[in-house]
Amino acid sequence: MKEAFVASHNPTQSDEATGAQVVTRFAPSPTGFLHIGGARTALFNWLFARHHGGKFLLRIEDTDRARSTDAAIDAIIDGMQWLSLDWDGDTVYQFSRADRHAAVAQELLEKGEAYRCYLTQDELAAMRTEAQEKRLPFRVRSPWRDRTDGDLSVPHVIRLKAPQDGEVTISDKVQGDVTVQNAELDDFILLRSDGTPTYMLSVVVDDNDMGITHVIRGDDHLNNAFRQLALIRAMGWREPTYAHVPLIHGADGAKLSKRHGALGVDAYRDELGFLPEAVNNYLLRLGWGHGDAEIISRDEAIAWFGIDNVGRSPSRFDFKKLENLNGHYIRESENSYLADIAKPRVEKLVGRALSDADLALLTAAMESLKPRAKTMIEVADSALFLFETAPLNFEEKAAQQLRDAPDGILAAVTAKLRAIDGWSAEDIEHAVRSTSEEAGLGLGKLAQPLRAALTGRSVSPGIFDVLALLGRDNSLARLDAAHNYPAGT
RNA sequence: GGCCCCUUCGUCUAGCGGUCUAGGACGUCGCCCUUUCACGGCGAAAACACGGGUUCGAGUCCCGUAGGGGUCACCA
Repeated sequence: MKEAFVASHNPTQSDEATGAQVVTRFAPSPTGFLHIGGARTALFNWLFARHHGGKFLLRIEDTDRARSTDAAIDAIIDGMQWLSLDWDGDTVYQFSRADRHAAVAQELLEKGEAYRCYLTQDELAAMRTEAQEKRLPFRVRSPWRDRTDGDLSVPHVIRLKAPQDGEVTISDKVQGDVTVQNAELDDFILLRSDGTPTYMLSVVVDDNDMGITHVIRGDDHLNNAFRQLALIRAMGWREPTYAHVPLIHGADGAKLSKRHGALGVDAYRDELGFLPEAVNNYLLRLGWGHGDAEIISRDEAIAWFGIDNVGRSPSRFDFKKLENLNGHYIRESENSYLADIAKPRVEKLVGRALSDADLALLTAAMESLKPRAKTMIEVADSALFLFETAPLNFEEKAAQQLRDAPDGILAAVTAKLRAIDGWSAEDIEHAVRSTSEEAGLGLGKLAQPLRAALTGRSVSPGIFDVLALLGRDNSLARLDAAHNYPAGT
């Protein structure tokens, strides 16, 4: 791989960008789905940019060719879109900028800020073991730092000649001033022996070239920031403002990662039935607060968000709270919006495509279904009774309620219902109530078996709503079919 | 292990020296509403990790201890 020559101009956003324009970015590596921690990082960056009227960019860090996949890129973009986190300009693919990265390494070499290091893997391994034996922290101290007599035809890497004395302080917007001794850092690799840039080089170059003013990311990157700063200074570039946000932990307190319980946002949507509004709201409140505000709209979030209010300690993911928020947003949502989301799952469970009439029914049913669900999974499941055909498959509890029904009560209510001319809510309610009254029973004694007969379940929306939704013919058909049920068992 | 960071109810948080007998939310537990389940309403239990300072006064500032987390690749 040839060493590309240095681009003659520093493409940093120039002079006029020195102004107040805020530019943030989300820079995921496409080695898996968009997990919940990444989603929050994206949200914070997006919110910060929108709050300041700046730009929010998306950069795919695909320099690890072996692990990056197109499927992961799609999943990330899909997740961002689902959460309505739109980015400005084109998506930047880091790998496509490899030449530029290499050029910067070359420039550093020429400026004497970097050097060619011929240390082999074996030598490195030996140094590592020696450090371990002496119980000293391992730092690469390359003998090539001040040598220039290497054989260019031999494979070698390019390392940054990082400062060895003194200390660096980063004034992090979340963590405060954090100081590290330069002796703790070593000469990290800029260019691998195959000529490809490392992450450490790529981020710095891209952040600079993209004019990133604020780097908001997980605090697992805090240590990297010091190394990156050394590189930025070696190039004489403008230093971004850093904000390292504490990570999200699982319920057990350990870091939530791809190998530890983290799910992709697509799973929150498809398998767990969460609404994007709820996920956004929940994520926003994880590590950030604004007084007593819990339910926060997007506009409010933009107006209120600031890094100042981001906490410094890691937070645990709590599904119960997410569910509560989700229930809230389900209740607040339009019926048609909910029906559209529930439709695929309903079709899958019912085993057939929903017709336009079916969808209209599903939509109408949302009014009474949505107050009782915490997830869209529950919404879809609770809607299934609408699309089943008599004779129903009765749940055990429903079957029992049918058996326990007072003698003749179902036949009585069926007769009354059948006698109704139209199918108005008033008539339905009257038919049912009068039946129970005439039988000298509480409404509950009739409502439960009626519910069982109509839905096959012991739990459903209010019985009058069920009757109305099912319609006259369907309701009567189910009742007729249910009359025989107890005897049949 | 070295380095770095963190520590208010079970959980997310408010609190930015006195208004804290510490507030809100989720969860939990009662009660009410009620045709089931939810929704909703009312109420309860529940926290400043520990030890030293500084100060007239500390949840709020400083230092230790303990606990937790992160990071130490030719991964990102």
